[in-house]
Amino acid sequence: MTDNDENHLIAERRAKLQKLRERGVAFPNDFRRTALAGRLLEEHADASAEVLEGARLKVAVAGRMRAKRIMGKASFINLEDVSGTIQVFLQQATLGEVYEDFRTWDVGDIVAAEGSLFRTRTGELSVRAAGLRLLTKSLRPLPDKWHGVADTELRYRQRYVDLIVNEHSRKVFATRSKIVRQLREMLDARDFLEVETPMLQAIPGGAAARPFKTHHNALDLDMYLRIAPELYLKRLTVGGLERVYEINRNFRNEGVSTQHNPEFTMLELYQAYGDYHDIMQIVEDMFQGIADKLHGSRLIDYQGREYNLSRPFARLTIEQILCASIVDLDGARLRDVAYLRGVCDQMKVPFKSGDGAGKLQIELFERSGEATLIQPTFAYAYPAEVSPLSRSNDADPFLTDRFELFIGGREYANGFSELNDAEDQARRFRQQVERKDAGDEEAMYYDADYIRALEYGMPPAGGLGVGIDRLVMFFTNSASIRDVLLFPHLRPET
RNA sequence: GGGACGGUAGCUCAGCUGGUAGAGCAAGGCCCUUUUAAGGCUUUGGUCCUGGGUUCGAGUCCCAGCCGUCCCA
Repeated sequence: MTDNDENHLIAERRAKLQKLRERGVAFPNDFRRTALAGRLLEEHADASAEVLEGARLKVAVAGRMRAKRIMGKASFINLEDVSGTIQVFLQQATLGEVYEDFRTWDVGDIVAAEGSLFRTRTGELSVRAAGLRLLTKSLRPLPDKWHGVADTELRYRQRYVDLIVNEHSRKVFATRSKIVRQLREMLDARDFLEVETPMLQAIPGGAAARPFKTHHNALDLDMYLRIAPELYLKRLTVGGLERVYEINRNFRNEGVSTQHNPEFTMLELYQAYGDYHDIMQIVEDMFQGIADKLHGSRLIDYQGREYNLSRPFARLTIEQILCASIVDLDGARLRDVAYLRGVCDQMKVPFKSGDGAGKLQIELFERSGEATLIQPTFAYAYPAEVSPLSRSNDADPFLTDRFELFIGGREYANGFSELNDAEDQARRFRQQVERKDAGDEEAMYYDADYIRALEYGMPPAGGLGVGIDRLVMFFTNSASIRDVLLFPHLRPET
């Protein structure tokens, strides 16, 4: 990407830059603007041409030159800054030599203009330039002014170009920021403490996933990028931080798809003296709060389908969903391993020999149940076998007090009443280790320090994880996770 | 991992059953003092993703690979 993609367009611009260098400071940084384009358009939306002419409002604006229309001794340019785009009117009569220089400037250059506001014949608010400066010479031509960047690969690899050219893209990332801010404001208002826990972990815990492995040289210690912050956040509840949350990156060494990026952003929170019912309400509040803030409505369109985020969301148990989504399923034999294996075979759902009834249920649920959960639905009562960190249900120890939120067949949140029984947790870890020894790479490690923490006593609590990227996809109507990640993972350029 | 589709000028895209590589925008030159996808005239610009193969001849057909998009597991 250095010299081999040079072309005559770039060569011409380099020659222009060389001339600028010869004449002095080519990249000046002494211009200060007094106004933003978008603000000016807002503030003077109602000002008539006569009022503006009388007021003689002096402004200094700067931005990227996005359009250039030369008509002999007068020209118009569009300057775009972070807030919007304003037109600037240039005349040879007032600018003199600068006007002749300007003729050689290119679309894409960073330009500053000083002058007074006025309205053109067609009524567009513009700056009549009394002064004009080139602040940064752009050496590479921008993509087609009309079509923008259509090549998805270029949009992802050169996000800076995508952001220059595609307003929609800028808007998506602004919305992402708003969503995260909304979540923080909501949690801060409820006395949650935002914390940061290790990303480099000696024992990767808190989720069933393959980790990225790395090495600490000074300690000569293999370490892992975290797959979840869960066990550290729960240690904090042991320490008396009764409401904590973290919004940060997790890393999972798995496939890449429209739904998955190897590093992704997760919100996790833990609330002492609460259970999974309380957490479900928090989730409803989050989705409603974001919908209200962004759209002023709880009816959200995502990829051509309308979703109603009004509370309460539906609540169905895993077993209920299985019975509703698989025809002729015998609801009385849902914990019968032999029977479930038969169903799996019938539906061509693969399973492992060590899988118990709980795991088989979830395999079937993922195949048949998830896709049926269109409007927001909490699927709850997950089998303990697949929920090694969740509290067992008091009445039915086959189950845990755990839920996941589904919208449009897609998982958005995972929450549960936390397992704070150290001896039960130790037993669950040992079961995980057995699975790992049997070849399950996603099974968890035994984390002795975490057990020790629980042995000091962790208050009863509820916890939650929400995938921020998917949340942003939903609220920005984005089809691919790459559309909501500034720099999505791609193979290196060759 | 399997399948479908795509990769041609800086960008957006055409290019038919194999026969000299095209347009618009951008860029260079000329004209133009209220345009806004400004306009008019004109010129330049190509590793047709890469490597093999078939053929008198390959952007086009075949094989392998690279990169990407989507779908499935």
